[in-house]
Amino acid sequence: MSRKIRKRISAKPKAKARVFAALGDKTRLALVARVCSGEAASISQLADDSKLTRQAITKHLGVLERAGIVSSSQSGRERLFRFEPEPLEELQQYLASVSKQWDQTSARRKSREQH
Amino acid sequence: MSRKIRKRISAKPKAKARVFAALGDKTRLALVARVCSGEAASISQLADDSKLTRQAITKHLGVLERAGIVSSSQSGRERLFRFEPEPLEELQQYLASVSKQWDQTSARRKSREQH
DNA sequence: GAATTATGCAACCCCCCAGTTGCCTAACCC
DNA sequence: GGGTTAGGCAACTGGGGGGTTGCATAATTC
Repeated sequence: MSRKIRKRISAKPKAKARVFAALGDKTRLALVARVCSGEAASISQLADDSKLTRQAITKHLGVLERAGIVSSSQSGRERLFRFEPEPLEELQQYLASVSKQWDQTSARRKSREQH
Repeated sequence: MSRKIRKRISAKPKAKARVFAALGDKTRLALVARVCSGEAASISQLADDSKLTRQAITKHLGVLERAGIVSSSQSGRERLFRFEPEPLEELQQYLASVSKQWDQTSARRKSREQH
């Protein structure tokens, strides 16, 4: 990984939109916070922290898993979910590129205004 | 702003979810990319770049505006939309705090494993 | 092996979202 | 002022998201 790859703002828009959408729910934000700060957790454990039913939590976990934010593995009769950092790192880079673009744009505008 | 405020992962979950949700659509991602890299643009200008109708774009801009990602002002008969950087900066900080939390968690786990 | 626990699957409800079409108003241009 | 352009408002549709309940099944436990 010696060469720095310039990430374009428009790269993989569908995948990014999927990850953003997965984070666009307060229940799922809470699940992410839980699973990124502890051991892998089972569905029942995660449901116990919430007022929602186990099935609702299962669906939310499915959304997070399809976005790649968590992954799951079977352990006996339990299904353990763990955090996967890559997708959120990509979002972070994307947001950084947007900010950078904006900085350049507004700097250009200002210098033109005081022409 | 001399004191550094530690942003908790659980701060303002509803507002964050709203901003994430606003970004969870490829059309809106395209609008953000457009509006963060140029002058303020009118609805018709933004709709011309898209295959969707003007009304669809208007609705998407409404979602972005309610999330604070863009703001609008009237100029004659046009309504001009411009990028607002703060919400995305907050998301960036949030994602950074999640990554940091995860790093600490996994470091703790590793050191315990090789006990 | 009988009770308990963890989960999956399916059907159902409600509501919001994305997108469209149709129509109406206001501003601009000559 | 008449045509054109920018936009708002409302109604409608299709589909998917969030949530629930009910039931079936596999693994655990004693």
